[in-house]
Amino acid sequence: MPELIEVEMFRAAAEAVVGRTVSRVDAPDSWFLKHGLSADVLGAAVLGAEVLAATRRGKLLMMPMSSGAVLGLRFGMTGRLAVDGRMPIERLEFSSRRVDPAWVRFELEFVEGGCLSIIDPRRLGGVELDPDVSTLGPDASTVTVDELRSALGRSAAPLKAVLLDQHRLAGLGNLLVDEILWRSRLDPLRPARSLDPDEQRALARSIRSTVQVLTRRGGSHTGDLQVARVPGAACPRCSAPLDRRTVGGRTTYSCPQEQT
DNA sequence: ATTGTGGCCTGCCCGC
DNA sequence: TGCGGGCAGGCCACAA
Repeated sequence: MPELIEVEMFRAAAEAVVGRTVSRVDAPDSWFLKHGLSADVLGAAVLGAEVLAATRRGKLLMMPMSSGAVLGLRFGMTGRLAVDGRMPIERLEFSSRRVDPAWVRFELEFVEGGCLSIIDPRRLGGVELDPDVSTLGPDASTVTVDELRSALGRSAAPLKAVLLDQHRLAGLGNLLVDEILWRSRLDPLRPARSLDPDEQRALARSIRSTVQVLTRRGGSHTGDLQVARVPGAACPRCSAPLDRRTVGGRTTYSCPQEQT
């Protein structure tokens, strides 16, 4: 599913439309427009406007427009981006690899030609105007120890729940967090505040390096733990039977031997 | 405020 | 072969 790695691929693809001017907006699904946004208001904000940039914070893709508005795109777990008919991600974990025309939830066309669209079968993504970035934590791909320490804070919540909380740290989803905690040998259920300074330092480093490595491999589903994310599987490192639990409301795989 | 839970969305896979 | 139930996770509303 789109976590920060996939959204970064979308962002890079969206760079292609920077400098182009919007000639048409298609938003056929009002559910997909968030925070009370209407197709009319959206049209007024982006029609005739030039795309100034393609930026990202966590899983949020942003396109500042020459009108002053900022277009915010979210992909949920099943949304994909297409730019000029090409999709940077052909296969998305947990989503269909087909492209049904009915799944095009949002589309921009440009005066210069080409288009940018979101294909989302399950409609878990969305489009918003002037997204409030201040509610997002620092981006996980570049998180520093200090940033991580303040994200963990004095929280008694499970470590995994805090890492998934986009308000505290932006960009990590279920697969990445499981991979990071497995690589860090940390129990997802550990209270977030229980990490000592050495563990905080190691975790911050692991977050950055795991994002980097999995980006190079091609996605958040390319972790070493991924093959074992099935009931009854064994730890790829020590062969102990993995725990399968629900933590932070998500299916969680971890090694009871190594992750403490 | 903090933390946990349930619901929403719907294609796909499994078992009957 | 068809059908129904369960599952997937990002996000938000809501409750304690």
